[in-house]
Amino acid sequence: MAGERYRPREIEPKWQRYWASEGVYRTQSEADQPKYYVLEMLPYPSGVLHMGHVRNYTIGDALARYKRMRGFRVLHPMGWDSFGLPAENAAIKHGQDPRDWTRSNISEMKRQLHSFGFSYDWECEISSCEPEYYRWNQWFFLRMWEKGLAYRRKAAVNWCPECATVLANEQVVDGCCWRHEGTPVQQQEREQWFFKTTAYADELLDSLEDLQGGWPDRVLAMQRNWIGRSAGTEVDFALEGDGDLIRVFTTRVDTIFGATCLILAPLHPLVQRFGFGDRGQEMATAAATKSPDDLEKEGFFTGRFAVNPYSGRRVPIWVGNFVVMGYGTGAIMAVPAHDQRDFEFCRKHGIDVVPVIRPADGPLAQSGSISEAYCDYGVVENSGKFSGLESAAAIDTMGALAEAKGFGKAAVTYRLRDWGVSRQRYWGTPIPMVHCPSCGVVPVAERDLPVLLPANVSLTGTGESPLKAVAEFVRVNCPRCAGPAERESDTMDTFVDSSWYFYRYADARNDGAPYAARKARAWFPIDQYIGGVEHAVLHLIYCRFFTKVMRDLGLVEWDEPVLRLFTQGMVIRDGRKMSKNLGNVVSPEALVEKYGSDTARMFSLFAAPPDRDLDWQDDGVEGMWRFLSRVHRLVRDSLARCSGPSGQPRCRADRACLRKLHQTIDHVTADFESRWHFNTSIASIMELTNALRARERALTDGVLHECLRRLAQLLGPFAPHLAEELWHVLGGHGPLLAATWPIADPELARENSVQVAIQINGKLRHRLTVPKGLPKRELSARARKTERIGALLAGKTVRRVIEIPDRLVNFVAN
RNA sequence: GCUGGAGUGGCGGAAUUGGCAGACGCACUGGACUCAAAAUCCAGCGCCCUUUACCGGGCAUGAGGGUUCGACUCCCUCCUCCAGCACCA
Repeated sequence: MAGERYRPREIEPKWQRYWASEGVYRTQSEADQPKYYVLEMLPYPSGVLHMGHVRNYTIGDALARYKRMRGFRVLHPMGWDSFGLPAENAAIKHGQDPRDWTRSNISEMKRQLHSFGFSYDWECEISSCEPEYYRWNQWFFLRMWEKGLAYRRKAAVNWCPECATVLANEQVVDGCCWRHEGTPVQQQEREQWFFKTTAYADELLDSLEDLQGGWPDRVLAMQRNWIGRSAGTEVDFALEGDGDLIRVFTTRVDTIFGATCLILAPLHPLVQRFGFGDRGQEMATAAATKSPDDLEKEGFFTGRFAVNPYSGRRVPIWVGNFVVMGYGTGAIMAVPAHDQRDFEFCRKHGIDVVPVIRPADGPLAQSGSISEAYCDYGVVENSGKFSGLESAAAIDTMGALAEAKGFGKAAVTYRLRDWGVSRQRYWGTPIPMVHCPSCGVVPVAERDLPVLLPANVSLTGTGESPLKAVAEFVRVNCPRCAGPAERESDTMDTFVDSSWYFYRYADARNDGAPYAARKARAWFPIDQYIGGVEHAVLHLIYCRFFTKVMRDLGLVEWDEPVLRLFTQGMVIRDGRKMSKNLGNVVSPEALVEKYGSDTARMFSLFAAPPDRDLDWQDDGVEGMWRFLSRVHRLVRDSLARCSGPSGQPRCRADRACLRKLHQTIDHVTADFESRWHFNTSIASIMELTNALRARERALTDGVLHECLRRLAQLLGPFAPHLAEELWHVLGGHGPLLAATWPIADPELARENSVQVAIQINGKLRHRLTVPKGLPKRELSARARKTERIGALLAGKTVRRVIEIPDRLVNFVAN
């Protein structure tokens, strides 16, 4: 290497080949070592690696490498979330087969990942669009069907009348079709498949507590919010005229004597029965396309009445656009005096306002003088025998009465709904079900899995799932009666694929089961999961749900798949998220081309702590390139004059550099073990480099050599190619990853003198260099003896002296 | 509206339990090397006052208050920005 410049384009491929030939990334399965499963969220194979990927995988790779060097056996896999809409869109746009498109994207992205030298064990690679993988989606579906956790019911889908096709939620933008701006998406009812996530709502919520500390607070908060547990009361109002009941859900049953009408959601079944179906449809569509802020509270009277079971009061039944069918019972009692939304609605439509709650320390409001609802708890009034109770007590008492009399009960409602997994799409896992005219819905026999996704399917929209038009796919014999039947043509949501993929990594080539229990046990739970916060709810709830279902199916013995979750920040450039649409992307490929992947990795770790947003600056990348070049040059120049690893420390410079070295080892190690502030790890490695560069000529050969070797090791997790190069140049044997991580020696790291701040009344007045550990009295005595402090304290009375050894002295004086 | 997070030089960011604010890097300025440029190396670099210079002083971590010998850090009030959820009954 003597005389050569830092040339990553030569170094990096060289060591990538070396790592491959040495098999250094192979997962050790039987070794007698503690395990560590580090997992990064698997990418969708768009074909292009972006900076967000690079940041994510660089963090994971640094950790995986560090853990290996700490003696763990590490599982660090990678795969492809390869079903999904983009492949289908590409097919429609360019006439390309989704399978070909996806596979070529995968090989392209894999090439890019390789160019970064990430330490993945590619033996574990999975791709969810391959039958070897998705057959197990089908297998899980059947297990869930058997348990009643997969079921079918009617639900609304998004329908674009222009495309004449069903839209995925992500194809709906502001209530309109993504391709036909201005065309409102219609809601159509269809039979669809659901997973019963609500059966686990309580547990999904409760076990969030176990994740506390290991998961970011904001993710826990988002999940809590998403599950949205709300305790209240269900009350049945009797429909006047026939004996039918209208059930409402309320968290404030204590206000029920103030209920002056019922309001139904526009899509409530009764609305149709009362003859207002079309009007309701219209209202629902109008409401769906507007944001809550600028939606006026519209509604109409149905002409019908219902009876309040508590008060016997007869109240009108209205339909209101702010009541949604999907939450609670789709019907509410309106208490305008004590709910702001109800107040606005009732005032607008001339409905009575009846106050029944007064503040604990104030009078009941006069119904005519109310200008906004009083929503706090208080004391119940004008409510028959409940008058005089505190709100909380009234809620309990009134709930108990309802239950005793049979017109209601305490109830818990969730925002979380069952997971709709049906997609009227081609590029997904076929749902393994058959519709038989005589047997009904029948599961495909397990031995007939996988239900293969047919090739060469026409994707031009007919309005149905593209599979519906494939006769040889649809036409089957009923698995039960063998009569002619029809195969289910919906495919599964791709979130199903990613809900259990990490189990498959543990046993990726198993063709008799999703994985062998023994192998999963060897790796689970996942020690560290790393990914973007955009998956805080959907993916990260679904995968928790799956593990709980798998546990109840006897497939795993733990409750949660992920012990620790880390969510990295976004990559920002020019003040905005890096994205193709904004035209502010930096291509990782171009970076590797220009500076090498080590520079890109180092910069992405150095520019910000990993959990915060990263502000991308091209100048900063340049600076990192210069740093790595300096390290390279330092080693090259040192080797030219250093005779080798011999010689004991003997001079001041030796001791200073060894001290810096061990402080750096300590710092970097501590960062890995706790905070993951790799920006400061790298800063400290820079300081070490600066110290070595400044003293290089003064150092004893042995010390210089030792420092450089350790420097290479410290760089290993962050800039693995350069580190490997230096390691070998410095005489290291075998791959750097196989070398043991250095341990800081506290004796060598110890400073023997420190600068102490001398303050007078809290203001810095002097600095004093003293031996480390100098005891308190002596510290202030020395400070007083200095000319400067002596002069400043002359004529003053020192009232108090604060002494913190090795840090500061503060004279409180006047 | 609710929930979570963040406000520190020209910029990205340091400051592990309250103890010298601004580590490290970028940008910038000056110098060395060079015929010249690039690269590299050396030095300086929060703001204001003072000074020929050295020295010295004051002000500064979104704003205001509090606790403390001492606050970027703890407490209270408020402002701004980002993210997620949202007529959720």
